[in-house]
Amino acid sequence: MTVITPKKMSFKAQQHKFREDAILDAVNRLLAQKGYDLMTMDEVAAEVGIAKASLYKHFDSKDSLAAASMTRFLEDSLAMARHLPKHLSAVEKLKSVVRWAITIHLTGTMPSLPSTRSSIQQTLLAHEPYLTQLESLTELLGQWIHDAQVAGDLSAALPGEVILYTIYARSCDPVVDFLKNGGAFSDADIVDLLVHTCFEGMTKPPPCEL
Amino acid sequence: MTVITPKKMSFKAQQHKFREDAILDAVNRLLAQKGYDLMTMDEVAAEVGIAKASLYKHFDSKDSLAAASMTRFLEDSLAMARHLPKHLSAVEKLKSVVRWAITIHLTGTMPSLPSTRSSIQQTLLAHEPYLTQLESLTELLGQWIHDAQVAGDLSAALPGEVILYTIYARSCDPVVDFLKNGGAFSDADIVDLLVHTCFEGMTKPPPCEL
DNA sequence: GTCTATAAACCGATAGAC
DNA sequence: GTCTATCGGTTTATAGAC
Repeated sequence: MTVITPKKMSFKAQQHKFREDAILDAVNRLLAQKGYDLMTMDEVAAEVGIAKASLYKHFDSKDSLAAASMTRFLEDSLAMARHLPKHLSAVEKLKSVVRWAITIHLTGTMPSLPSTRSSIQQTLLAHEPYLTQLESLTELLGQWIHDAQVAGDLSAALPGEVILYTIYARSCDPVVDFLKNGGAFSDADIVDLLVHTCFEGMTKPPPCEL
Repeated sequence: MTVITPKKMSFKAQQHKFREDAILDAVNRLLAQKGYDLMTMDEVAAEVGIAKASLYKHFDSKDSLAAASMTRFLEDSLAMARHLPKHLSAVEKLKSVVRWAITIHLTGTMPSLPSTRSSIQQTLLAHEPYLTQLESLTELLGQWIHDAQVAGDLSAALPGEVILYTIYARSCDPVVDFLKNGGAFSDADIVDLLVHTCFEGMTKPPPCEL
């Protein structure tokens, strides 16, 4: 009897994954909208269109649900970063990452990373898959930061950590919400303005007319 | 009979104000540490050293307590801004404001302004004293931003709102916490690094060795 | 005004039928 | 696996004695 490893997942497994992705999509929207502490499991269930108890068949707790959402977002970020055109310079790749993150933020589907002051932070730092993805992304960005400094496109006098943390923070910058709510700028303008002030500051004028 | 308007508050009133200030100090510390949603009224009472019911004799609700804390912080900010040395240029004044805010942040006594994703935001925007202070501060900073643009110290091509929002956001930047927790930098270094990246970006090197 | 004790509401998580 | 119904814990806010 030959055992054939199926190329595709079984129908059951596919359905299971599809359901979980739908849940995580809903969680992303709610996290982007209200943040972790204000998001309730009842809301998640309602948004997905299933009962709350069904939610707990897929995820152990609210913490693990949020951790899964964050982990998937990091996976997406890493995949995006790794598929950037090879001909880009290091600093252009870094700008592309920030640009991509702000774009996601503007669509209202970026799980707001609670940097501090949220009860989920401890859980996140104890969640193995999350840490693995975060370390991979940090390593990749760290390499680009180093390259950009060597190339003279980023200040070599600035500690790498400062640049890395700044890039992470700007990727979920509340200024995005301020400008979006103000209504005076298009999404494309907001992205350009924020990427510019992040890397070039506010003393240097933007390249084109904004 | 002559009615003499007392120069100083009555002892009762003084004591009342002293108590309220002690409460707001505790709220500031707790807001800085855990944020609004995770701060409980029990903790506030315990931190001050009074019973929870006594808290409600001074403030109507958790919302109004947080609003009072935020309003007092804005008052302090405005007072600081108005007492800056007159000989400073507009951009130097703006940098001083950010520098001051980050310094407060580092002492752990800055009530984290919940830009979005917090249940208090609506209450805050309906709280008259808060709005009044915010408008005064915005007007003052707006004038300085304009002056700095005319003087060529800030890019005139950058919309004033973008600069204003960026200054507000950098004043409670999570990067402060990242660097503080990293432990590799002194508080003074952190302030210098963040003020620099805020205004000059990451391409230009800092003036001195950091 | 300050306290203890408690009401009222909300939310995370689970039991048990289907 | 999905549902309805509910438990148990936490939190805001208040009642009532002193």
